[in-house]
Amino acid sequence: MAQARRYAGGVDGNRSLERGIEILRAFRPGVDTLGNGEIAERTGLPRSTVSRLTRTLVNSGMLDEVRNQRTYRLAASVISIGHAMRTGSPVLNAIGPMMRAESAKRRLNVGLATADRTMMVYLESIRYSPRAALRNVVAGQQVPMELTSLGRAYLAGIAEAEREQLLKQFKRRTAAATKALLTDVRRSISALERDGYCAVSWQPAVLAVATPIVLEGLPVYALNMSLQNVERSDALTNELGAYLTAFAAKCKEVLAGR
Amino acid sequence: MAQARRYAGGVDGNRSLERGIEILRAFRPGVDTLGNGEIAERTGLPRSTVSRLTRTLVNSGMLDEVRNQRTYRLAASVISIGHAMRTGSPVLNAIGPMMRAESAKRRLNVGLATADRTMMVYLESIRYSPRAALRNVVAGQQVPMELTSLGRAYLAGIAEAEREQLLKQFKRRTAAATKALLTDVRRSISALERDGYCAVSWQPAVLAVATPIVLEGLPVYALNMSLQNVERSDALTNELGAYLTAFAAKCKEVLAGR
DNA sequence: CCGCCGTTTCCACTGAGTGGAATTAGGGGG
DNA sequence: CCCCCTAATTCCACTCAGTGGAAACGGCGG
Repeated sequence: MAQARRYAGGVDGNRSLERGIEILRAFRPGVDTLGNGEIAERTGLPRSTVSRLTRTLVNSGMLDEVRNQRTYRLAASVISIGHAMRTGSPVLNAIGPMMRAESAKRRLNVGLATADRTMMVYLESIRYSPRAALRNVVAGQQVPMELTSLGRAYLAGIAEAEREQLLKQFKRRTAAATKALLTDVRRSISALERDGYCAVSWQPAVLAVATPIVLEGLPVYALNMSLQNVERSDALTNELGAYLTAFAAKCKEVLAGR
Repeated sequence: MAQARRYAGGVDGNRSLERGIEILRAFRPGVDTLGNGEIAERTGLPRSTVSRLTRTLVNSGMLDEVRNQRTYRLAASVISIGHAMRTGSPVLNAIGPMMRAESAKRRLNVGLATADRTMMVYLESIRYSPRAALRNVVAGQQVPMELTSLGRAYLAGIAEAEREQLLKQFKRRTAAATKALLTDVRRSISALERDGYCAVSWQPAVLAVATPIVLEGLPVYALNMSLQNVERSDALTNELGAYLTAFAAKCKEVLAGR
């Protein structure tokens, strides 16, 4: 009768698969193990269903069950799939080395990110440190879209309709300060249209600027540069912005010749 | 009638979810995009089923569809889940910093891995380089279990039954040289029992030693140390093995006090 | 403009999946 | 040491979500 049709007011899709993915998603950064009860609570799924789906995920190698028999954790498979994503990404392959070089040359942090729902996810984050040995690369880390230069650059790069969709979700998330926040987001988008980059100091004493990378047939990416332990000034912001736009232009050139 | 029962001679599980995961797995490292046809071929699933499941994976944010409309690639979500796995891992959290320190102190590569089916997956791989700026950390990379010191250390750490299961799969994979390979694997396992580590030169001019880390309630891990561009000698192997066993002991001590 | 090949949609069928209820297992306290 | 309490798992009848072969579609090359 129902041909894999809308089951809960959504578009076509496979319910069990969607639910299984939602279970994987319930393991947020910092979470070690989750029991079926906690998963059921977080996802809103019936406990028996969760029990069956977690079993399946264990069989498929996506979850490890803790010998205690009562909880699960993400298995190593998920990082190998993540690795496949990174090595398959033509954008990261093309500009990753350039980012590393730029970070060393300019002595600042360089990052590349894209969106996962309402968060920005780093494909690569090169943290510059004077103690070069500590130079660190983190992939997969999430930062909120609406509060970061990365996120605002992304918003500026996507289609109008999609952007409005996301702005609505931010409203739902941040009950207070909504109006001020949205105004600020729109200001950043104007800045991007005007200057080609936007600047946000999300974390204290960190100055970050970002710009979108829009390519046919690929998701919108955002490229950022940042400096830690600095005092924010217009001169510094402008300088950083100039570095970023120049670097982004070089990246786009390379990417165009794919 | 069938209560989520064995559908293809397997144990209980959810078929659609299993298939969806299999589709994600079809994206191996280095693969950029896959079309539904290619996925159907790789997974052996009917094309219409693949079409529906890929749609679901797009809706769930695990796949991005290429604007060409004909292919998919892994979405950024997979690395954010991968990141969650790494930050949630108590073992990596505990000994990751120790590994970095050890790599710097001994001037060699240090890695931590565990199994994904018949491959070993690095949770962390710290590559030492005299040019410290190039020090690189890769997570998620896979190496074959049967050919590496990491894999053999893992095999030595797991239960007998599980090991025999895996050895059977190696036979299936490597048609030729099977007997010699299995003998070699068993020799490594003996070495582990005797010396606490095993040495394998899988790649030319790389000497690697590894040892298992077995903890209650956690998967078996393997810790390795390696040196590039060296000539293999017993003296060097012994030295490396001594460093490794000492370091592993320190790690186990820390991990015991969790 | 017209085939051609791969992808998506359609559709009738049915067994895979569901979730509330019953059962089992664990672990904490008396 | 055993019993209770809590949480996970299994059971089961029901039914609709999922299936896959076939038909329709659509983009691309000629």
